Amino acid sequence: MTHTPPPGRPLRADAERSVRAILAAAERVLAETPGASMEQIAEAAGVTRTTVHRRFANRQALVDALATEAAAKLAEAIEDGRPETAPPLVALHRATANVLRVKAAWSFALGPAVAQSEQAARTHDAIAHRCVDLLARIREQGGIAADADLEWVRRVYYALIGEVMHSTDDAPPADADPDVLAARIVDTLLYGVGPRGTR
Amino acid sequence: MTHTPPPGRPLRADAERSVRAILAAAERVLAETPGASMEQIAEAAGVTRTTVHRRFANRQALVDALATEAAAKLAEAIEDGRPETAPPLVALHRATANVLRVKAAWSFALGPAVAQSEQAARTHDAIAHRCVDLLARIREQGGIAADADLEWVRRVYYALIGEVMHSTDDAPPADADPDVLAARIVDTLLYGVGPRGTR
DNA sequence: ATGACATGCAACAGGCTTGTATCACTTAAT
DNA sequence: ATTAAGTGATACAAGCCTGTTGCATGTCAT
Repeated sequence: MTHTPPPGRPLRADAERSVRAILAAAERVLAETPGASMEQIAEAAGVTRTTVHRRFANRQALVDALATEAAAKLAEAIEDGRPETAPPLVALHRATANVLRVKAAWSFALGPAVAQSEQAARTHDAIAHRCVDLLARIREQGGIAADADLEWVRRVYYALIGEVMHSTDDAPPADADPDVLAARIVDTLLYGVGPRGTR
Repeated sequence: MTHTPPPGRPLRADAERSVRAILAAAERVLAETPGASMEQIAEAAGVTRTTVHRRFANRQALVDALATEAAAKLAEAIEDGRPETAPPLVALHRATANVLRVKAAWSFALGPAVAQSEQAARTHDAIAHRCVDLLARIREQGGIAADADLEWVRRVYYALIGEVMHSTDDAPPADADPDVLAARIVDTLLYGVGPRGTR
C-alpha cells in the first residue's frame, strides 16, 4: 500500500523533513492558487507526487493537516499574549499583533477556503472561548460597554483582523508592522471612527 | 460554431429567459459549491449543458457575467440610498440595509471567490468612490473624527458588512432584518464597542 | 404558415487529476 | 555493516470536466 497517513510509529528523520517541506510548500502554493494540483505542491516541496501521496492519502488529508497545524500556531499566538494573567488590554494588544503575524504566514490554512477538520474546528472553538473570556475581563474593567454583546464584539474583532490582512498584501512594509496594525485594530474596535469627545 | 457569447443582436425572448435562468442557477449553485461543474449549473437551470455553452463560451465568461450583473445591482442598491442628496447618515443607513439585501442574494458573485472582470472591477471602484464621498460628507458634518483616514473607515465598513453576512446564514430570520443589522453596523462603525461616555 | 432561431440528445476528443503499483536506488538507524 | 525505511522514476486505470459537433425537434417572430 502506498498510503500510510496515520504513522503508526515515529517517522524517520528523513520522512519527517519531507512532511515538513510538503506542508510548508502546500501553504505557499495554495495561498496563491487554492486549486493547485498535488503535482504543483510536490514540485514546490522538492519532492515527487508519489511521496506526497505516501504521506497524505488524500488531498483532504493534506489540507486537514495544514489546517490543524495552523490552528495550533494560532492558539499559541494568543497564549503568548498571556490572556489570563496580563492586564486585559495589554493581552489583547499582544495577542492581536501575534495573530497578525501567524495569519500572514498561514493565510491559506487559516483562510476562508478551508473547510476545517474536526480537530482544527475544536481548536478554533477553544480560541473563540479564550477570546470571549478576555473580552469579558475588559468589560468588567470598563473597557467595553457593559451591555455589549460579546459575541458580536468578537466577530467585529475577527473582521477587523481579516480586513487588515487583506491590505498587508500590497502595502509598504513600513505600514505592515504588526504592533502598529494591532493598535489600530484595538482602537477602532473600542472607539469606532466617530468623533472623540471623551476617550 | 456553438459559442456565441457576445450577442451581436437582441436575443429571442426564448433565449433571453435561458440566460436569466442560467445566471440565477449559477448564483444559487456556486454559492453553495464554488467548484460546481457546468453540468450541475445547467441542471439547476433546467437546461442542458450544451445550452449553457451556447450562451457562455467559458466558465469564466459565465462567472464574469454574473459578477458584472451583481456589481450593477450593488451600485443600484447604494444609489437607492441617495448618497448625494439625503442627510449623509440617513443615506449611509439606507445604503447599508440595501447592500445587505443585495449581498444576501448574490453571495457568490460578490464573494471573495470571484476574480472580478474588468467591467465589474470598474463598477466596484466607482462604488468605493461613492462610499468615500459619502463618508467625507459625514466627516464634514462631525459624524466622523476629523483626522480619520477615510480609506481605513471604508474598509472597516466593508468588513462589518462582510461579518454580518457570515452570521445571517444560520440565524433566525428575526435577527436578519436588514434595517436592524444596518443600525448595528453603523453604530459599531462610529462608536465602536467601548463605553459610552458622551454620545 | 413559414423560416429563422433555440433547445435537447448523443457522442466524441482532449486534457487534467487522482490514486495505485512496481522496482531500483539512496538514506537513516542500530 | 546490515537492515529497514524512504524516495524517485515510470507507468497505468479511472474519473471527471470542458469544449465542440451534428441532427432532429420544438418554439418564437412576422
